[in-house]
Amino acid sequence: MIFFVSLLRLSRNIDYMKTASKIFYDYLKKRDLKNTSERFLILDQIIKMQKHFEADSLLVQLKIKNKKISRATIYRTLELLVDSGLVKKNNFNAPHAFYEPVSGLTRHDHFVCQDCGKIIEFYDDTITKIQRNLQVIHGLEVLNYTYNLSGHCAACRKKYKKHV
Amino acid sequence: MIFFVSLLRLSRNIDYMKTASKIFYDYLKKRDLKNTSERFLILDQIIKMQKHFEADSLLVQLKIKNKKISRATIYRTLELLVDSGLVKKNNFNAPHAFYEPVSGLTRHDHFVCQDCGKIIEFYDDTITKIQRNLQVIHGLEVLNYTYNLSGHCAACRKKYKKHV
DNA sequence: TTCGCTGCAAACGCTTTGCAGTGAA
DNA sequence: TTCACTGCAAAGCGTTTGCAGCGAA
Repeated sequence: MIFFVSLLRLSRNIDYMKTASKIFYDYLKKRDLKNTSERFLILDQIIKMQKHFEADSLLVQLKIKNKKISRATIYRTLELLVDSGLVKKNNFNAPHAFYEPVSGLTRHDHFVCQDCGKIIEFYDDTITKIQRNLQVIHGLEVLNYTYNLSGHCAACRKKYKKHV
Repeated sequence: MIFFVSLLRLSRNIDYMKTASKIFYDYLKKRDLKNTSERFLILDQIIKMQKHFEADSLLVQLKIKNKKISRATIYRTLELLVDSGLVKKNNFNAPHAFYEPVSGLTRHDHFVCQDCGKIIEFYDDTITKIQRNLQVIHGLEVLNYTYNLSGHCAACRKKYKKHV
């Protein structure tokens, strides 16, 4: 069964933000890292970001809100957030990385339209079956995966009928 | 059903090399591009490469064989080969791209061990079901995909039992 | 002869890093 | 007070590009 995630996504709410902060707080504490205002400003902004964002757009958003955080700190904090499991990094075969907040509600994969660049999220639980197989039968422990598709979206297929 | 591709892979042979050259030749001709010796030297070397390689290791291999081809030409030719369908580009969330020759015999996805870096290839045809669903039900035309997993391989799981 | 191709070196763009000053614990 | 963190600017690194000379068709 395939779901389009946009239909399922619940608007991120205060509760989720609290949970994420708590997770990050614990993560930092456990490693004797410091709870700085910069780190939590970045996390808060990420939770407010719509889906996929780049390191640079995070910087821009924070700047708009008069939170001056350096590019270096953005990258250093993103690394921590990825490591803590709160953020997922995704390359999409592009020269720079995309990031997105991770939560149980938004588990999904991506289809990128080669024509218009639109990113369509979907979720198909078949993928978990494959990973269970690898895990159970072949002894691999799957911690992370990326499953990205590309091609032509429905709208662009109509627009450019020449495509096969 | 999951296969480990290493078990299935046939050693690349003269026939395949001929086929690939022919495909590339036709591809170039069709677009009024030129059949240069550099382009075919690169293709030949790629076919001889073991699985995943980087642009730079291609350059090194060619240098060892006294074929002096510039880095720029490597990149320009790789782009053509990817476009022609003979080579697949894959980022694995790494800062630089990996490439691999494409052939009907080696259709597969990748599991990368986070500990030892080993790349394990596997093929599970369940993945095609997802793509068919997207295509048939939702009107997307899937041309390409990457499905990369990471975690701990069986050997490293034994070695580092502390991992969850 | 005509353009597309190659090699060189410089440019690019995202990301990382060294360092000195700052601030959490 | 200590040592990790931040901001700045420079460096890093894979990749791309401008240009002049070269070579396939």
